Amino acid sequence: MIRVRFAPSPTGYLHIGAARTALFNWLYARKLGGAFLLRIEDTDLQRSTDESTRSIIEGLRWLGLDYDEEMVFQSANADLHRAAALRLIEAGKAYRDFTPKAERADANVKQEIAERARAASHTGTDHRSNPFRDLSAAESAARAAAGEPFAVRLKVAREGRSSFEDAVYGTQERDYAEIEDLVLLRSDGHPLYNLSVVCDDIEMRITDVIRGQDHLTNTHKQILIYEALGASVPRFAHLPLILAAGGKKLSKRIHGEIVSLTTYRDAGFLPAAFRNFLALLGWAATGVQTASIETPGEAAAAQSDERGGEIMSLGEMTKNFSLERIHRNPAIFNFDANNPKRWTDDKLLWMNAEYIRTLPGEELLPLVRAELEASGLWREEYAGERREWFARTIDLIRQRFHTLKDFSGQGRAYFGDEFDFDEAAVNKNLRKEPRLRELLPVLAARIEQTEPFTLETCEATLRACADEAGVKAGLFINAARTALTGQSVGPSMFEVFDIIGREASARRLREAVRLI
RNA sequence: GGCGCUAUGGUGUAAUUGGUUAACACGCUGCCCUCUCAAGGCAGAGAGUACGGGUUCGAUCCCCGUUAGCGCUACCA
Repeated sequence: MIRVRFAPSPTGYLHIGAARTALFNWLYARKLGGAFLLRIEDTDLQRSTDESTRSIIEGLRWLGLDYDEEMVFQSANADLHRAAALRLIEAGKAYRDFTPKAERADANVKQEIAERARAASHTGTDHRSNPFRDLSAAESAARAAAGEPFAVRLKVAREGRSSFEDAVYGTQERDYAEIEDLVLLRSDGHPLYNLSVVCDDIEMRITDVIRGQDHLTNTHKQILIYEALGASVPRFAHLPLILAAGGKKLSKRIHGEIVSLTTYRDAGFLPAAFRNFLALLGWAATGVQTASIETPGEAAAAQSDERGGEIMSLGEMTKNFSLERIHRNPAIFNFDANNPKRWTDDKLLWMNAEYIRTLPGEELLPLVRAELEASGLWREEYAGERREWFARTIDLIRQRFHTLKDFSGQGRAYFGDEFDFDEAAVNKNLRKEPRLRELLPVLAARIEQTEPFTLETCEATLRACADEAGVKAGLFINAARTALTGQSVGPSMFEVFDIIGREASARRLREAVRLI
């Protein structure tokens, strides 16, 4: 049975790259009937926070990715990791390194690494020149017993090469000479990342490791640990990274909140839309989908899949998912920090609007309700006697909305009398024609007397009224749109009269006069 | 510095594994529809597949090199 895991470190909000890793793990597990587990990698005590852990769990829930079994905290297994390292010393597969710990500043590690490597190539020292590597077991144990501090390093073979088959990147090879005797345990006894990951994956009986490409080269080291521990090595699949425009790394520090999943939740994105967009990054979902159609049922299902091409429900994604269709080049998440219309990826914005437009009412309504509740616009009657009206209103206005926020922003006037007037709209549709000061009350009176009050009768009334006043119907229509909704754009105006209702429509037409 | 990974319009991805007028989606432009804005429909611009060499009758696809970007190279994760 397939067992996969999502293993984020709780050092900030859930990164969208991590969210995609979670999604792909989940899809893989669900497709193959396996288990999807969650492990919080909180071994870096200084940087890990409970708040971050909560945000990860919330993020997964928001995305609809449920995990199986109990969530595991890596820090709880530290004793196990230590024991494993000690066992490796006993077996002669690791050794105590009594070299005093070198302090290094976090800021310029990369530079230091390069400098050290350059120096080493001059002096001819290599990864195996540690003097403690071949210390006798007795002396090593004696010095440890005497209380001398030591780190534990894995003893990597001098010759040969490591190789594994990555499900995405293919055959990966690396000379042992390239791999240092990596530290398993710090001199303070704290287990390090590579050891912890391997021990936990063994413990959790993980069969397939699906994670970001940034771990690709370190995989060789981890395989060495599996082998030293006598455990079977899982299958690996590395996912291409998600980069910012210009091919730069997408980082919280440089790009800010744009990389955080919560940003999208708070900005009114639908989980289904966001998830769908994420799935398309690095995955050629559309290439093969109708590959093997055997039964009429499958054919019908395949056809329904094609209705939107790239638009896929979780179920459709699961069905179409395969590691083979994941490709190797990094995907760019496109956005322009200086352009408010393009604050995030165009296609993501489009996809969210597409979902808002097409989602079945019963799925959308609860989301809209939550948004209205959060902004104080919700009324219980929308779920009771005005239920029909509410559904009709949402259907009408959702056609041109992009996010859930629009229901409480642009859509505000549909749910109450407290709404803002867009200056440009007032100028264009009201102030430009001073005659409206007299005409609007006339229209208001006629609208008020319209019987019955329907879309058709409102249209007839307005057009008749415009004829009598000798103005174009468009003048009234546009003026009414701004008077009733505060905006210059929106749904067909007669629908709006019908939705807003006789009394409020007339009132808003009269009140608009003071804006002229 | 060393090692590794990647390279198809602005972006996400196709191209029956060597034979296509290089396709689709987003974005962009124009037109139609129309009370506005969307949506929708139609039409269009935009890549000869990073660059340079091979192999081949024929390379987006295979090989080599160059360049660029990214990753790893920590007693970080």
